[in-house]
Amino acid sequence: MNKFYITTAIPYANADPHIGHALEILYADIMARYKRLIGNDVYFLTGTDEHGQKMFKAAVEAGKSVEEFAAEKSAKYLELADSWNITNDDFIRTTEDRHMNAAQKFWEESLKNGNIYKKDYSGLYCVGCEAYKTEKDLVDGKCSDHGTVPEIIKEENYFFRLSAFQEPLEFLFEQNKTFVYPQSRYNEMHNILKFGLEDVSISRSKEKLSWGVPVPGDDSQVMYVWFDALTNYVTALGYGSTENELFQKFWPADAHVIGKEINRFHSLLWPAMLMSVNLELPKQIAVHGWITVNGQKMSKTIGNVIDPLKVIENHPLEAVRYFLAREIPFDNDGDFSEEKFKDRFNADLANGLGNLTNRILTMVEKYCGGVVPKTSTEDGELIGKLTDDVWPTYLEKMEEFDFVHALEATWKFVAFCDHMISDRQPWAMAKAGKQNELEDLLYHLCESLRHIALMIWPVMPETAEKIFVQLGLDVGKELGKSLNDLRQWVELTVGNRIIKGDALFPRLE
RNA sequence: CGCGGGGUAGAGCAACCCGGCAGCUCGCGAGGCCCAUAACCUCGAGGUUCUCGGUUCAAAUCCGAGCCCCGCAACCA
Repeated sequence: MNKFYITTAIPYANADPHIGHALEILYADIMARYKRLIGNDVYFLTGTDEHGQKMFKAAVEAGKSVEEFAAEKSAKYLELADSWNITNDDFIRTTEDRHMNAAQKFWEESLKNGNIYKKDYSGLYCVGCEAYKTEKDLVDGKCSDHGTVPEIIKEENYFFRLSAFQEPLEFLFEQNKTFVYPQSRYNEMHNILKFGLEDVSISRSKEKLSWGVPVPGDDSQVMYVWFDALTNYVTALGYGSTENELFQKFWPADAHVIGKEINRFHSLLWPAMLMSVNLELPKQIAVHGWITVNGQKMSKTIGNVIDPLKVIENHPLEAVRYFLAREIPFDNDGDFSEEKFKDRFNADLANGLGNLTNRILTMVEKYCGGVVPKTSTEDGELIGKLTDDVWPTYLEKMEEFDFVHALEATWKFVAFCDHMISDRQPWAMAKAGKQNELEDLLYHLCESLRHIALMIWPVMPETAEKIFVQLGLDVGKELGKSLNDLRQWVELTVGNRIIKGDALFPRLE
């Protein structure tokens, strides 16, 4: 059995989650569920990043201790995962001992290998921003936010020898053209790489900032948040501890799912860090886009930030999951609006899948006494469409995080079934007493419905289960089988009594 | 000239690499059907393919110039 280790980025817990966080964890969840469906042994990690200056500042502003503030915010991300029906196996917080100890091990190992060194760093420090500025950040030599001239400050920091990994990284990019996905993001990183990498400061003096992982063997410094945060992908598996079975089994990661804004850290710095301690590299950095709202970038000032917990209070979770997967392309930005949601809901879920399910099951009730009929002939059209066209496309697109087109392929098949019903007119068969022909068609339609349910399983698990139940199938028993078995035709148990339920997705007006 | 993506019916996209009647989904209009959630099926309306110029029998597609959006570069998913 193939293992598959997938992670999300760990959101910076200085603010509440918004719909973009939900999108990322949803993408990862769909992939995790898909991989389980095709029979992989999946480990799925998410969590929160809780160190650093901004975190400290946010806590002070909220009038709370950092520990308390971090715990509160982190809990919201955990709640997001739970309420969105996310199947993560673990949730790591960078303030946990298991992480901090292991992050220090990672540092020590890198230091031992000669990849961390101490250097005087002097820079333009703005007291107001509590941050270093570059010449480019300044307007007339002054900080654009505070209008003050920054001080030149000299500080001794630890540096990571990123430049030493220039060639190995180039080799990596040459060898693995899909290391960063999609192509446009790969190109961006490859370009940056061509310009050459410089060593990066990876510590801060404790005087300025105490909220971080202490640098091993140096009381005066704490780690720079990114150096600390990135290691979560290995520390959560038990790297550096005696209990490291998960690490042995699942590392390297098969996919780090991240947002486009942190691509550099994951595609350049993180692989270099791993090389510096002689660990294997992740197979792929999968970079997704952003959600815009009514065509606008989400921002606090515009006031259009969408709370993912509110969204699922107002709409069914399954429908929201479907909308995002179907409407927001992984490799690009996509738009969310109530209007688009409603359109998509009515067209695809109510009129499409929901109505098709309903009409097939009603006919089984009416014409076959509520029992799935047996087939006497093979219906080449539906079988052929599924095996030659729909399944291959679906599988190919799912593998590439292209949920938009995987679902599009599935829904084309929904339309195909609708078309077939209109074309064959089973109601006319009933009137004409062509019972064999009628039963044959309905059998194949029930079976088609089962295949559709399988395809939507990663995105709408509860709806898929409902369809299985309505078809009289035992969900637990069916999911014990491999997808290759499940994808066989004539698998649906003939003679099952169907259990027609309420409409899956009542139309929105 | 820092690097890159894009401008195609009301909306969202495809076709561009490798020129050959401009296609899909939603929405809109008309008809059909009656198994179904006013659903489903069929047909139709709607485009100077950002602008200007060039190559060609033929340009959304190739070439040149320009305009406009957007991403990365910089601790926002």
